[in-house]
Amino acid sequence: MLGANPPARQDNRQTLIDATLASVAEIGLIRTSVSEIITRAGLSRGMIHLHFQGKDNLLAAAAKHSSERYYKRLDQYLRDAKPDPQYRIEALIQCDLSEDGLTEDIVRITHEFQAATRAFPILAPYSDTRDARLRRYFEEAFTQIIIQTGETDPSQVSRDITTGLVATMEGFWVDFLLHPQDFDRARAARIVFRMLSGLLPDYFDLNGAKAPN
Amino acid sequence: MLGANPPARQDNRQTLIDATLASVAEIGLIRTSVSEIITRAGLSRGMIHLHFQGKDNLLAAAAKHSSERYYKRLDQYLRDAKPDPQYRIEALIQCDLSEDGLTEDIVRITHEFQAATRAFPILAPYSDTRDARLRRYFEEAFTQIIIQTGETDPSQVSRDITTGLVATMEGFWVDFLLHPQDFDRARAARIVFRMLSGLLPDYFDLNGAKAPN
DNA sequence: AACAAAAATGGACGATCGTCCATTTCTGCC
DNA sequence: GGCAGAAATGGACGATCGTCCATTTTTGTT
Repeated sequence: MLGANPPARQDNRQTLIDATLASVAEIGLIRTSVSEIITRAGLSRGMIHLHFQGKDNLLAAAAKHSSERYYKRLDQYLRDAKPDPQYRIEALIQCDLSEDGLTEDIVRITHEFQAATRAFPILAPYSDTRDARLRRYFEEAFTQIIIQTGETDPSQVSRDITTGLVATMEGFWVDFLLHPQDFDRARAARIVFRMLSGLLPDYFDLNGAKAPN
Repeated sequence: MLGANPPARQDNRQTLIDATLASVAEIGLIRTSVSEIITRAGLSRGMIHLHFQGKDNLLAAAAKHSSERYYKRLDQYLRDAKPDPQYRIEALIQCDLSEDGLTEDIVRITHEFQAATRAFPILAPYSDTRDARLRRYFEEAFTQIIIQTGETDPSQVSRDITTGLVATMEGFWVDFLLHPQDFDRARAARIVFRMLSGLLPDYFDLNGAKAPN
């Protein structure tokens, strides 16, 4: 029986986090009360205080968990991508628009926490770094490409393209949030690649990344 | 003294709306309680019930007012723009990134209401139509341009470009929301026009719209 | 089987929520 | 100046909020 107990503690901790995220996704952060969370978790009132010393810490843990889940998926897509920078960029875009990466629950949770940063400053780090990491991955890949084109100021150009692309992806998330049933993932990807092919026609076409020559 | 009283009623109504928006911008919708609103408005508790029959209706009125203020500015920019479609597009972009169109308060309020739609369904129409009108303006202008280029399917292309552009603008708002001090309006505009010039080089360059030829 | 420590329970607590209404104050007209 | 009606007040109300802790239950060791 050795080691059978410690994970039980972790189980309830995670159960609370899952219940919190489910509640935020379904009824919003405003209506996500302690009573709501413990009802969904099927646990008793005191568990939140025992594991998190209060509601704020639980919300922070939930935001952190959601953020880490996002990163994990991003890194998985990058590992599966071909090494050329345009394929890595394509992988990031596809990940951010995929059936498992962009779901109603995920986009709702993300935006709830983003908006709640003002009321719960403890949440700031987890709504702030999401695009920071995505941005870094994009910028590294674009810099590799821009250097090849012999641009005079590759740093500025790659930073600009990255900022624009991240903004566009962020906007598609908002689009999906407001009209999930009307959203067309393939069309969104096509639009992004149309933009990229206009900027870097040697590396992208309307279908995605082009083979390096 | 004729007519001096009727506006007083409207004054207090508007005072409540203004106080609500100020509270939402400063401390977020979650912390915007009835007590908070009436304290900011300097009015008594019962006024909300008298003018709006409840908190929900007041929030809806505040969201509506914020939405209408946005439209008003958009239409003003359009009236001041040259008639050619590329100039109208430039005007919409400049409006959405201007010092008076994109402020910390405005972007916070917009996103608070957007996120709260789940908890307060009564707010949906006002967070939903914002990009609908912007989208329509963009699409009308792009359609005019695309038709001139002799594209085989001008409707689809202009819809795609519109969707991408609206997403990018939306993303810049989120960017500004999260990093208002780091945000560079001129750079954001340059990035947008870089994208557009890649797609429609005859109508846009890095500085904005190009003169028709 | 007994014991100590950890985990889990669920009710009590004061604070605050939004709603509602009896009362007071203000306003325009006769 | 007095009256009718609208506007405004602010306290009372029950519900619900998040926190906390005395108690019970479970677990691992002897």
